[in-house]
Amino acid sequence: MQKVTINVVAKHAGVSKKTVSRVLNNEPNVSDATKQKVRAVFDELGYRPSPVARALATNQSLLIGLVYDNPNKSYVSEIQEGALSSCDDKGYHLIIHPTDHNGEHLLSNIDSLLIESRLDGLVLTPPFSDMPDLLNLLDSKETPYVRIGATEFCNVAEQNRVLSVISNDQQAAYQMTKYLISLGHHRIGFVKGHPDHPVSEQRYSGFLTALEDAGITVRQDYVQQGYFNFSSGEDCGRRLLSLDQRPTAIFASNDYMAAGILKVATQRNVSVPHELSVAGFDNAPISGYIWPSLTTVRQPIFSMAESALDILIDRIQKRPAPEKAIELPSELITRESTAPLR
Amino acid sequence: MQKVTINVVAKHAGVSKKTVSRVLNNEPNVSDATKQKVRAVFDELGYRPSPVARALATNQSLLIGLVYDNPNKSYVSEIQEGALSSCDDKGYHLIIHPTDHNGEHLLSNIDSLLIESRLDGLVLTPPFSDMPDLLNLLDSKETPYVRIGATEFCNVAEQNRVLSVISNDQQAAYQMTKYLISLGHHRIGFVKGHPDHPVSEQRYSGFLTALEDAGITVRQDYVQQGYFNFSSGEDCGRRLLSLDQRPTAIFASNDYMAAGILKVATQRNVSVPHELSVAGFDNAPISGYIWPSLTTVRQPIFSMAESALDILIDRIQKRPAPEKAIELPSELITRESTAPLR
DNA sequence: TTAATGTTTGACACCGGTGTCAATAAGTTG
DNA sequence: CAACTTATTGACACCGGTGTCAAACATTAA
Repeated sequence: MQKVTINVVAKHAGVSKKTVSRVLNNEPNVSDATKQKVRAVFDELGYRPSPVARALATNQSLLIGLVYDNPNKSYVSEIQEGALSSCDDKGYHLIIHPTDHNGEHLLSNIDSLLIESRLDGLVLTPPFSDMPDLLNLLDSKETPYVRIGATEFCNVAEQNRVLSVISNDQQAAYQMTKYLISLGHHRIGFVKGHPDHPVSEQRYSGFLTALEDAGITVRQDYVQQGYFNFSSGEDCGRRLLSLDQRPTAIFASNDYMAAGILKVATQRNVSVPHELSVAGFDNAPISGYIWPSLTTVRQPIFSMAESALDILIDRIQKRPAPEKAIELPSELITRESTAPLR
Repeated sequence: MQKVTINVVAKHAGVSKKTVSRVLNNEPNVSDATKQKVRAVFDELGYRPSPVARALATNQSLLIGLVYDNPNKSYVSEIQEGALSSCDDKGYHLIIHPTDHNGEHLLSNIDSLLIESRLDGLVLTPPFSDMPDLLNLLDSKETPYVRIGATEFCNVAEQNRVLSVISNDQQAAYQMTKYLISLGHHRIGFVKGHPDHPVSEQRYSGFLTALEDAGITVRQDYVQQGYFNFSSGEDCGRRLLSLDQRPTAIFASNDYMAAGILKVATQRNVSVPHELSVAGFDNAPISGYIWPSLTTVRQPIFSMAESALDILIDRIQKRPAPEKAIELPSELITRESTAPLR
């Protein structure tokens, strides 16, 4: 049984291979009769065109690379799934590239990646979305790309730089803080995220603004520096709960740190949420698996990835792209760890 | 600046493109002088061969597909990373394919996947590793594949069927149970995993065998049916802790269920590990983020994926493959949730 | 010195599609 | 019915590499 190529189909249908190609791609100017005939042969022979040959001829691989460097498995996983959702719809395939963002040869690595994987485009996630050198490289090679969760818009003079999908962490943190205030809390502690990560500043800023708007002055000893991991949450929790006048609510910049605080509270017999409300950020899986379950913010990660790919594919196919960053709303998820102040 | 193809390099170096190709692939019978000359032009022009053209000419895409259907993000993530680790080393790229294993058109989907993604081979994870129809399909198309965590070896008559990498869950469960017994526990409860999942039976069997070997008779009311998720763990925990004579230790078939049990114990003021030891399985991230932290079993997921890819790539390149399944050992991780019986 | 063998090289077809352009068939208009 | 469009089709080059095979050259054996 020989392989079914376009030549075989052509011979079988008694037409030229170009005509077969036309039918394949739904090009105009093929008579209905011919179309029928060729399609019948497709079915009969079970013909599938070779994507590789197509890629060579059209210079389009239908392959998109996803670059990330994030220890948060569930974040990565949601990004992947969102990305795939769009890819599947549009016939693209996703090649994943976890990459050390501090790597020495980062730029040349990404460079060879583009070539070796013959990618049509690249999806950048934080922190790659905000690396000017990388963006410059991609621009110079005219590689289509899209940025997820970018915080800076770089040189907006260049149109493609704008292509990005974000969620508004500042706003979400603002909402969460307002929510805690609406529960009657005034003495609210805050645990900042890793200083290297741009979202840390955004979340903190949302917190500050909400306090300001409510006319509450920020106590510096209520603000602790965390590092996005469980143990830094424990540390900050210990410090906050050791204060003479301890906060009645603590807002941690992510769920792992919030979980650490919960642990410390449990150890010290501080009852959550009766004596202390705790809120997190990210809606990490853990937030549902600890008790009390965690009030948190769900970011639209899946949708962000999905939109990002829509934009990227539009760009690859030279269709018009949005003028500015697309912003998708986060969602406040209230669970058991927060309660009105008694 | 025109694109640097093999023809350009050939012209520049004053040799035929075939000779360039020879240098590129380190083929023998090229004079040193020529080699130097051509290599110099590579550098000068920054030439990178087109993987697409190569794929067309050699019928090798260097693309490998990873098929999975697993809600456990960290499992998937480890599999991906292990797989990538081998792929990177050998110049392959990984295309991920989360796929509904109950999907109606599963077989035809995988079929088109093979063609559309022009894959050289396929990595199957549970439950795909054990689907005879799928294996038959792949065999019939002579697609190289490797199975991770397969429990059945199907028709060993066919050589490739054997290609699989496993961890011995039965044995690991046996060890864990023996460990609990060594702590002095006799009244040990067990929470089974999802009945559809082959490993459930294996873990249960390991538990049973260990009890048997220790001369302990199994009490049926100590064995509860769970479904691998948190809430089923809570349910089983409630049942076990409501028994007149409750167990002094509970071994849950995975960490999520163990976490559910921990939650119920906390709610009922049953102190873990003083009054109750709890053990899980999988070393899920959550096992370190709850308190007391969970004694569990770490499976060599990363290494399994890594070996699987080594095997697969060997097979793709027609190198000799191992005769039988490769078995990698699991590791007992003791943390705070288990203690000697007082 | 000649024949036999081994090394180095390039011409050319080929992988399986798509793009260009010209040839032919069909349809319209005056 | 001639002249002009428009629709349909195929020949052929091309994408950028690799495989085959024979020619040219160098080396060794007889």
